[in-house]
Amino acid sequence: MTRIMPVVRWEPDAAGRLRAAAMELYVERGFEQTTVAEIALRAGLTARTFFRHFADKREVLFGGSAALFDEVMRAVEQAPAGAAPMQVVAAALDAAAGVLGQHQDYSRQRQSVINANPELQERELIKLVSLAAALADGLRRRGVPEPDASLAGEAGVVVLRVAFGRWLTEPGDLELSQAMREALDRLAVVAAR
Amino acid sequence: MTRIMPVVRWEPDAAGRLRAAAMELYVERGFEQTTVAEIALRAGLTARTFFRHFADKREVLFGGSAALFDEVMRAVEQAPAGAAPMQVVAAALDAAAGVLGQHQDYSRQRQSVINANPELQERELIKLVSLAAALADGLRRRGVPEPDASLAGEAGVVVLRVAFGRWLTEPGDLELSQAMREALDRLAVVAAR
DNA sequence: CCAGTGATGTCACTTGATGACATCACCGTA
DNA sequence: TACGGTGATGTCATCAAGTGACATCACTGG
Repeated sequence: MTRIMPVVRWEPDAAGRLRAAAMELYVERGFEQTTVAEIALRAGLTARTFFRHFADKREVLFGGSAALFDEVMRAVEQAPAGAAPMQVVAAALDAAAGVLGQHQDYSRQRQSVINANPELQERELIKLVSLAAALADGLRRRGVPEPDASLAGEAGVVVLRVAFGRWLTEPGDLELSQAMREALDRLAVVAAR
Repeated sequence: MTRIMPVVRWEPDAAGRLRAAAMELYVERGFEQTTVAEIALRAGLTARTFFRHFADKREVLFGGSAALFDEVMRAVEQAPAGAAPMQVVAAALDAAAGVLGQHQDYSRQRQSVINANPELQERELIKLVSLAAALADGLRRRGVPEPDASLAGEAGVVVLRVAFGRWLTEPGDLELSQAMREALDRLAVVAAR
């Protein structure tokens, strides 16, 4: 619709406007109470167009996950040749901390939206499980046998979850990478029985 | 509708008929290709009634999870007083194996439906994460401090996932509880770095 | 025999999601 | 300049998930 956008046909890109509008509404009134039509309206677009940019209403909140994924996998590939599985995982977690560790405020806001809605938690979990699978795959490619590769991959994501949760809730001066390292060490102790 | 059920008004219960009909259709033509209306039709009921028994189309496949939950939590409570966190988790996993270890055929069928559909995987994951949280909670009630309780709970579910997967795919003579124990031992080794 | 209760059906509606097709801006090129 | 192609968007139609409101019928206890 040309009439909707008066003169400057190109503000930011459509996906960006949709994402921003969606975040605003999710925070203002909650995820379920927000309609795709409303998001599109606020972005000056149409519901139909929303679905051309996002597979579904939830996906808006998970756009950044590809970057995390890439960083983690790169770290796995570049880890020193002789490293033990959990050493590789530690390197991957460090890379993850680098990606996630910025924007604590945004992370908190986003997480509070997610925590308030089971549907969104489901989506988040599937992303993390994919990450675990990818991690395990990377380890297998490095020659780590099963079930060690799977266990290490899953364990890595466990550490990520626990450390990230602590980082989000704890008063600000904790470094995410530090939290990761501590959780990793702690897991070694606990798992030993 | 009285006319639908000719004479014998009470065959099995409605929930059971709906569940059976849904499973059949999910297997026959896949989850997404199955409509709630079709499920209800096959069960001799209405779509509206389907939603009186199941929160959504997916929930049909996850009805048994409460039993698993209960068994696991009971095992946690009944573990010997001085047991280390992972000893408690081991006991819980043994209880879980007791519940899941029967009906390998049904489990396989159910899992293949789930594996074929991301939506269903999400639902399964959220159940498992709830289990991890409950496990952690049980440990905390036993006096295990954070982050050990969370880590042990999550680690327990990791072991469950890995062992269950192996049990489902491997030729039949492997005991689930055996697979659990092996995965648990292996995790201890891997996590030690 | 009747009132109450619970399970179900019917109807109407909102919302998410998708396919088909039309439209418009923009870009390169004859 | 005029033209044709391409990509992003709008419009329309439609299906399926889910929910609320209300009616109906069987069963049960008094």
